[in-house]
Amino acid sequence: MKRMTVQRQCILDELKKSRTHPTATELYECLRHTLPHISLGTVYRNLHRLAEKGLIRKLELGEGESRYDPDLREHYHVRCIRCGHIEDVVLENVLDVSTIRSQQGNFVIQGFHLEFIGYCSQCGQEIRGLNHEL
Amino acid sequence: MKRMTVQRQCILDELKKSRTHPTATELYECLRHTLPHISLGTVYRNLHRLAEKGLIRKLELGEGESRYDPDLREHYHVRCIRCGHIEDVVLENVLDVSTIRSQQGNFVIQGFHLEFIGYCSQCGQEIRGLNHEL
DNA sequence: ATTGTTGCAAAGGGTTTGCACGTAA
DNA sequence: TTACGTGCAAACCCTTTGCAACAAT
Repeated sequence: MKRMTVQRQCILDELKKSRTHPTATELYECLRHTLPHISLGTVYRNLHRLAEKGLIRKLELGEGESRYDPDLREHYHVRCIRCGHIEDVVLENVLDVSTIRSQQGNFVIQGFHLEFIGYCSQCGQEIRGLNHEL
Repeated sequence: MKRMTVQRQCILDELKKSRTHPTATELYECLRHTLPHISLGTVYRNLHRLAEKGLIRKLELGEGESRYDPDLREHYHVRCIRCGHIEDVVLENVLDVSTIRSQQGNFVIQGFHLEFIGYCSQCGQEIRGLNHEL
């Protein structure tokens, strides 16, 4: 992260503009409109570096592609089991890590990853529709 | 899961014997001692089916290979950031999902994934050693 | 006899990397 | 001018899959 290149700036801007916690591929497709020759490798490289520097967060929860989040405030995510759509969940003081011990008591626990799962409004509706058909 | 083959039984037995939440590859390497011709594909196929039937749990948290757990009781895991070693964490009534709402309130939240991270005793020691050297 | 399961190898998805070229500092 | 960053393509890791042969029911 020694130089601010056009690509790096665009990736960061695009991510900050987004509200969907996009994947690297989604960002890539989007960026190609303004930077037709950008490569997916560059997108990955920059997302990695930006996350490393703490400018963005990498979300690697559950299966599938990692997603990226420009919002650094404490919050969690709920992911739709059916379509993968993600929404924010704001919660404070969820867990006090200092009170938690591993089974053998040998671990120094420093933090946690937490993700909620469920059905987004659209998938919830569609599932109810399918049930009626049965 | 219509037939109990030698392979399927061995995979289940090996997993139940283990205390390390092994990966598919780790199980594969281990099983080759007794079943030299077993294939990694078979291991994956069976782990998938066993998890589907609820006989084991698939742990897909953070990066890297998925791990498999024969313990179906409610418990969580702490993963060493440095070496990947996993230990159990027993906690009850961690979160009441019914009280949680997504930001737009559109999600029907059904559950959550929770994983703790930290340093195992060995890595904790080694890090302290490295700090002294500095 | 039927059909689920296997071993094998190839393909798949997501991500990283080696290289020569380009460009911000 | 000189590292650092890029585009490209190949490689990588983990996992799934197509297929013909095999074996549990």
